Amino acid sequence: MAPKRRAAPRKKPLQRRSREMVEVLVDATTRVLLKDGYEACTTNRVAEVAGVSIGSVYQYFPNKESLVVAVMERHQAQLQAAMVERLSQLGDADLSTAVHAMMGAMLEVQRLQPRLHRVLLEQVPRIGALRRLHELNNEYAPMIEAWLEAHRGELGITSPSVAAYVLIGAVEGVLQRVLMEKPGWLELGLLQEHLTRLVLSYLAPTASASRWPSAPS
Amino acid sequence: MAPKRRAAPRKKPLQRRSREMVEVLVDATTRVLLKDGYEACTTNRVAEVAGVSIGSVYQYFPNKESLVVAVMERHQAQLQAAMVERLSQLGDADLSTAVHAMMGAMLEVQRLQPRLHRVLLEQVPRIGALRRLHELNNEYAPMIEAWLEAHRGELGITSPSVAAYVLIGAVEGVLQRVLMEKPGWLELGLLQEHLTRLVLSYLAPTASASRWPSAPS
Amino acid sequence: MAPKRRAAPRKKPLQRRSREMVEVLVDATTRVLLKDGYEACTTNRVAEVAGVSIGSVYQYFPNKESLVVAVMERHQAQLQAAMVERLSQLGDADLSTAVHAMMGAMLEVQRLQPRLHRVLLEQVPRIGALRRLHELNNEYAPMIEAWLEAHRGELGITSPSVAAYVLIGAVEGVLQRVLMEKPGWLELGLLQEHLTRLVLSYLAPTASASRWPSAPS
Amino acid sequence: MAPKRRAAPRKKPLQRRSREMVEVLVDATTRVLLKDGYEACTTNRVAEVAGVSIGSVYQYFPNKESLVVAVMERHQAQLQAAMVERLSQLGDADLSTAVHAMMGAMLEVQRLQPRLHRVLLEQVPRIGALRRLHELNNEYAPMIEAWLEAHRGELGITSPSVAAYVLIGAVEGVLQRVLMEKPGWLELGLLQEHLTRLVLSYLAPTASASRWPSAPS
DNA sequence: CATGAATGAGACTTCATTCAT
DNA sequence: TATGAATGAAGTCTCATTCAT
Repeated sequence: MAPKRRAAPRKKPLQRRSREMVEVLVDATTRVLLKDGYEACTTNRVAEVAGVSIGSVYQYFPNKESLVVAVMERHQAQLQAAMVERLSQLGDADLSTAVHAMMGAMLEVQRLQPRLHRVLLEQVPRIGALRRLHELNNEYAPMIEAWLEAHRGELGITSPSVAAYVLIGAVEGVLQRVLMEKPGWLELGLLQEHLTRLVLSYLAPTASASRWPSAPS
Repeated sequence: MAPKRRAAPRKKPLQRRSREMVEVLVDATTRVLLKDGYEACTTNRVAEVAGVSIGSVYQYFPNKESLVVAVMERHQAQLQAAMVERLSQLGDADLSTAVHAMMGAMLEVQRLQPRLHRVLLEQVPRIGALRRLHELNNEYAPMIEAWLEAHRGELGITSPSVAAYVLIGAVEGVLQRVLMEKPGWLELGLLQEHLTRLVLSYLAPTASASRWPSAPS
Repeated sequence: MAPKRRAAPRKKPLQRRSREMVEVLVDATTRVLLKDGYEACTTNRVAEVAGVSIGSVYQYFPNKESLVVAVMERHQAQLQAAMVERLSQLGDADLSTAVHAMMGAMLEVQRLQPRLHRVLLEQVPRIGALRRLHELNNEYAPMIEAWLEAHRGELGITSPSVAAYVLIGAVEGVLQRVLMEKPGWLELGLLQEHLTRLVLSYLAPTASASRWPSAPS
Repeated sequence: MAPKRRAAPRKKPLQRRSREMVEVLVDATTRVLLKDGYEACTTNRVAEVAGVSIGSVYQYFPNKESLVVAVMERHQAQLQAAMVERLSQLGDADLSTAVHAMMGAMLEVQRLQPRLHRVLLEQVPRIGALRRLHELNNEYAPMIEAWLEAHRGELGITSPSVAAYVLIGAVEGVLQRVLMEKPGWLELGLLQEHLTRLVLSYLAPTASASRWPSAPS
């Protein structure tokens, strides 16, 4: 720990070779994170795993944190893309079908790289770096909000933005808990059913009441 | 960061003086955590802030992590106690009133030491010991479960344990999000209303439908 | 003295600069050992004396002990080389001349770096690595053994290997004692005479009896 | 490592209780030395094993080193006593018988507490503390010297003091080597035979020549 | 005298970062 | 631009020793 931190990103990877280098480094960081955890994820180790000199790392990343941030951003972008794709296939299904599909999408997405997701959530000190995970989560928000707005008629809600906010928190909370403690449940239809009920009841108790006279099995 | 960790437990604080020392150290750790964050929370700094020699720290805590764990445990115990107290005052209110009261309790509890709570959630790497925060959360579970069991008749659920699991995750998720991004909302009745709706609709869509013909404002 | 030992070897000094660094560090360790003793021979002190940063020390040596071991190995190698050279000049002198010459060689060798030799013998806890001094001593054994084997005819011994073992122990014992308590004697011919008698009598009492009708002065 | 060293012995154990305390502490130190080695032999550990408070240790011993020195002195005294007893039984045997008996005595003595002897030799940094082992060795010297003086007539030596010096060094050297590397040999008559030859040949080549026309088996 | 909590200098070691080549 | 040797601040933890009780 010799010099002070620099926040400024060092260089834009414009050249193709540069882009490749960045890719290689983010890969290596991911690998180390998965294999050895955050504590053991030192810049020298990343360089070694990447098969690159430590100097080159600093050519493209201003500091250690930025490496992890890059991993997070790439991961998040993948989730984002997957979500967008799935949601766009929704078409104009009826409310309960749509919600059910969305929950399915979130579960599926959650299964994309569960171990990485978990390491990021669990081990990475949230300071700076990980606050982003939440911020990035917010990128779902407008999509959800828009959808709620569009279906306002069928829903018993007044503020789509608050509803979106609450729902995202709720679903993420459940998913996080499951990911940490019962990863196996991610595979089960049961969870999808429960999440659907959670969301649907919140949005339209009446519709929900008709779907589950009592409750999901 | 030189030597490896020792698991060896230290003296148990039996004497009065010892207990005081432990208290002082946990206080100091809390203070440092709040003022400087987890990264800057070094054993030397804690000792300094506690006005105690570094040796005394290691007399009672085997390593840095255990200090933070102690802070977490104390914090958690406080929340726990506050929750128990509030829930025990519930009596036999009707369903929607009861849920509303519970959400109020959770919000209130969340306000006990919001900054500490936030630091613990945000910054402390969950590695090993710190997974505890979630484990400790599980201590709510039996209480909630029991309550659901007792009110089964009025509820449209089949498995109180799954319902409890989902609800705890959902509510914690919302609260966490709010705490991180909109701490101000903790003060608002609006949030309580929304959480109540979230929970109540999930548990008994019909009851919810009658309470909110449309939605909370 | 904080963390536990790591066995992990460090970089092998392949580059020229590296080799120089290692050299510098071993020199510095020797210097500190001589000037301040083993207790005061801390890694920081070595780095300081070497005019090098502490980090560089750990680039090449995994821990404090390995520094001292390196000093010992270098020292031992020097003695070894000196002995080999001297013994090879022995030619086919007669028995008593040969033994006399050998003892001279050992004394000479002992005088190469008597202060270092003494510090190593006296202060370095033999723990683990430092048992090596004795092990390395064993490297003389085969040479002595071979010589005894070659001269078996003139000698009154049956087992060259046992004889070699005993003689090495005996001569080392005397030399050590002298080095510790009467370093001045190393310069005297008297000692050489006595050692010669010790060895020669053991090997061939008759020859000895003719050489010393009574005893060395 | 807070205060500086004091060399002054703290108090003479005049009272019986005091003497017992000292005994208990030396015992404990010995036990720790044997069980855990010198590195792990901390003052606190000694106190614990002795079942005594650390404060009490410092009531009787000015510092850590003095504890180890006490162990060494007691051990040495035991060896000494054993040697004196055995040598006094020598009567006026003839030369070669006497030497043979002496060697037997030394071997026997060496077997009294070989593990302790070895730990003291191997692990204890010789600084200050262990130089004593050699000094104490010197206590044999006068006895040996006197004996040589008494038998001067039969011996081919001129200086009993030098001869004693050399012989003690030689025999100690062999014994040390054996103790370290081949402890099993201590039990064998072979070693006694070789040592006898070593000493006897040195003292009186002629006598030796008649005893071993060739060599010990 | 005994106790043992407290002390604190200082040991060893790591690792983010720089910079000469 | 790539390299990787070098840096050194800073961290964790130990343990001989003291001193208030």
